[in-house]
Amino acid sequence: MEERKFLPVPPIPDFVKIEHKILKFWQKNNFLKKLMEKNKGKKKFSFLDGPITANNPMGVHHAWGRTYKDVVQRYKAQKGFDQRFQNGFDCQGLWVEVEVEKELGFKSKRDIEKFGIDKFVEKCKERVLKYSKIQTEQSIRLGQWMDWENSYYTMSDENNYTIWYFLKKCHEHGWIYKGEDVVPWCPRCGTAISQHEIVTEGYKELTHPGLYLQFPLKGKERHNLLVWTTTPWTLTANVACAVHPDLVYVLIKHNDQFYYLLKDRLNVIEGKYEIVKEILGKEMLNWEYEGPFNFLPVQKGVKHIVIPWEGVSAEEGTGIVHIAPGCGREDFLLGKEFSLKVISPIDEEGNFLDNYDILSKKNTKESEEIIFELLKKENKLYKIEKYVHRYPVCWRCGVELVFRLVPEWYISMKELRYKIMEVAKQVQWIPSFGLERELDWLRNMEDWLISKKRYWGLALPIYECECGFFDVIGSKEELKERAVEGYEKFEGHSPHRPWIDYVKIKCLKCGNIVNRIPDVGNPWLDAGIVPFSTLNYLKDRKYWEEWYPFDFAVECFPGQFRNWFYAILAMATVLENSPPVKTIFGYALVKDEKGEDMHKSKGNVIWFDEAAEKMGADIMRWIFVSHNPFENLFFGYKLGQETKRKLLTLWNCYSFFITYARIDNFDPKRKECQVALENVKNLLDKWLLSITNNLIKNVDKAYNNYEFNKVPRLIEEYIENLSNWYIRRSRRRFWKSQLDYEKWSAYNTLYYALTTLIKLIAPIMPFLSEEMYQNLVVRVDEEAWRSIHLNDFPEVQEELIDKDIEERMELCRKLVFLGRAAREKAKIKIRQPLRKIIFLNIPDKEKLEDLVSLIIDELNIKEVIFNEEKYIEKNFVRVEEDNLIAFLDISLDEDLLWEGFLREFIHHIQILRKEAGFEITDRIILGYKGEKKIEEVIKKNMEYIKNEILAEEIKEEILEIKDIERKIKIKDYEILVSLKRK
RNA sequence: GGGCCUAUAGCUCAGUGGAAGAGCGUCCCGCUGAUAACGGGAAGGUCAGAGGUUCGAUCCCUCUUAGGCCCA
Repeated sequence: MEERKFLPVPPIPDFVKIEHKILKFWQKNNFLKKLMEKNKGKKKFSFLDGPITANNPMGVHHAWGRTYKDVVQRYKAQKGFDQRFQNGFDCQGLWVEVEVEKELGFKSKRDIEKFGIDKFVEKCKERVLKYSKIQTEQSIRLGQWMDWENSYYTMSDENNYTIWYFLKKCHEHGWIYKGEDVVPWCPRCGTAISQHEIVTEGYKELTHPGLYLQFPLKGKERHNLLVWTTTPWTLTANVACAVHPDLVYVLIKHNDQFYYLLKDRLNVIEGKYEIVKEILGKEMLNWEYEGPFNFLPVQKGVKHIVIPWEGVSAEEGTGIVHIAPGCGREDFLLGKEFSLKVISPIDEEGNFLDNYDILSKKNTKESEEIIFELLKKENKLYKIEKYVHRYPVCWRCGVELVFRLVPEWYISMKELRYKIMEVAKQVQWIPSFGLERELDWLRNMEDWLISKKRYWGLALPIYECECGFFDVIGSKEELKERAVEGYEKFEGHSPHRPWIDYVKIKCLKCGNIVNRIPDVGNPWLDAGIVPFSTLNYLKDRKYWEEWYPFDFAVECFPGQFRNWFYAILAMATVLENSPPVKTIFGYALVKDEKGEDMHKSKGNVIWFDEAAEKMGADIMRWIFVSHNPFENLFFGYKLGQETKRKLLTLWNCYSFFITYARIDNFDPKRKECQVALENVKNLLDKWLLSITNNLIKNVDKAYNNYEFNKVPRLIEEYIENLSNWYIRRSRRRFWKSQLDYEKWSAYNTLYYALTTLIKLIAPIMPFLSEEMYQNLVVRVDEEAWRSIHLNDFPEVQEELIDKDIEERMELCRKLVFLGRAAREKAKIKIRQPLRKIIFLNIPDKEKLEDLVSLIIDELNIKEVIFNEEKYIEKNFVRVEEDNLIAFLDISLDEDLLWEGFLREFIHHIQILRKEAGFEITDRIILGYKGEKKIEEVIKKNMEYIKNEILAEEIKEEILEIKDIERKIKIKDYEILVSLKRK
């Protein structure tokens, strides 16, 4: 009889400590492997992990996404699905290079080349390995279960060669081309920045000089164009000025000169002026003017003219726009249209080329002052203002971008765009507006710029011959076959620079020896190919077919439409013309508690490690899952506190159960303790069984529909019911001494409820649920799975669902609510018993008959009467809600008052027991001294009191030997009491 | 300028074509064998504004305003 199987439970759990204990436990037992074995060969659930950039420790926003990833896979495992549990790391690209450059203190590409590309690339690899390891550790700390040894890395040979295969396919369709375009260029990184990279992080509010220039018109004495620009350095490449053909311009006389500008922009003129005439833009076309910096060799022979452009804005500047086809996207297009000369003044570091007089070698920023001086000298500067606007910057290093004419490699979107759109439509987007956004992006996107003039990345397998012919190599084998020199120097290395560059092939057209182009690939190629590369698409097509398309992917929404989502859709469209994943789930951004961006400089960043140790991973996960994924999450410790308190209620229920189960030696495996759930008679038990099974049903549905944030709500509501109604109203059954059917019924029911509940919670809170499972289940059942996470999802037992009892209980609770309101109104506390309460307008009062005892106990009332007005007298308090009316009899007589006194007395003794530190089961001796009347009452109720306070003896004197003594005051009576533990 | 989203209590957010909800905060009260907890009650909302559809709109439609994200 002395075997108490459940371990005692601390009243307040230390979540973080529990988590560390559980982490060790998991680590020792390698449960994921067992889970994978258990479900092997069953129906498959194919999860696609979007690779995390292995470049820094992960932040709380990563933890949000990883929580979803873990929840889905854990839930699907409970449902018996065979899964791969593969995690992925994004490894290649400029972001890693930038960090390594920082580590090494490099300032430019020249530093890298001096250092050695091979050593630099090795450093990049090292960094990726270092941070992928750190991120793995962090993810484990978050509670994520993944097959970590099997993580994929986008720098792997497999990944790179599968991209080659993809590019070859594109080439076969004729979609790959080399384009000359003016592209956004980072002078620090020395590379073009693709459209994908500029759009979000790529703009900053910056102040630039707003230059107003006066360009003299040829053949018209003292007549000038008033021209506006914010990029002084591009004036060296000016070849034209654009006007809007349909807008009204004016000629004004001002400062002894004449100026043309847009009528709507006259406010830029400083001082007095008079309007000479109005003129349409189109009347100004082909006028010739004297451009700036005529003395530069590149400007020799340039005929500067006025051209039309509908893009000219009437909102800013002068309505006459400076055009430099070598320095701007729009300018370049106009230059093509009007056959203008293209002048490219700067090199890849943003410095002026050699033949630019005193500007040579100066960078665009430091040249500004010189340019102002030169303009003044030429008398072409009208005025300079400060101009604030959003200007593109390098999304990785923050340097202002310039626009440069460069040859880059592209994948044409002309045909592909529409194919991708068709594929995107076949994906289920959650939320559904995701499709609209993706389509919007696809409609508007330009050709995919895939080249980057950098070092660490996919080696683009493009071989361009001087004769103009180019080839795309589709595999390592093909390269080996085509190689005419250098292959032996490459062999044994990963297909990265510099080793890959040793290999040379022969031009199929002219027979010349051809080098690989030196560019590396856009990193979204790396991440986009994973639906193929990670499933061994090239080497084991059957395996790929088994797992493709993926069922589910989840990533952060903003940004991924043009990045990862776009890339996987584009690549799957080219390779298979099919959606790579059936469902794409997106979530929003993490902000701080006030809704502001987390920034290192602001000091409001919450690091993952710190959050995990301070509030606990389970709490974080509960916060993440509870939140509406489509709206930004304001994350902070206050939220953590709130969440913790909610979950404490669950712990209290658990702790309550354990406390009494230990006292009564309840063992769910022992025959005499068992009560078949379908035979349970007690109405509270039946009710709990019913709502528990409804919970299983609803939670299952929510998980299955990927409506994750519904789950915590359902569970919190359930815990509220469990704690605040079931346990509160069942307490006496657990307290009483007899071990009868009623008691075992309660134990079995509560045990079922708790063991079910923790399984439903397990995907979200893997630690806490495991902790409870170990005690509740593993302690008593040798045959049970050793970890909660190996269990199946609970089955709904339809026969335990009883809508009728749920409805009746709800009515019952409503009446209790009314009763309490009436007591509140009369200011009579619950401990004071009252004679009766009358409820009116009760439909089907028969249905409440067996629930009356609950109302009596909860309200501490002697009698409950339904629908009989005749008993109502004065001294009744009336309360009404929802057409239900309660009349509470508040008249008190001697008997009631003394009964109330007794309860008060017992209550005080209980507090003393607690204060003295007695165990719940300790027997005591009570001694007391009070007035005659008190003595009488106590003597009369001796047995009742003894039973309530577990006293073996009650003496009318103060004990000589005692554990605690106190003077207590009840109403007007003072009583001296002393307690002694037996 | 265009696309998408959001607007409900002081704060954070649920919710529904049929008499407005939760948590936190505030103020009262209670409980005390789950107790460094817990329970009950109250105050607090023209459900952003204006139109429309409907017997009935916070919900559906249109417009406006404000905010967020994306694109130009």
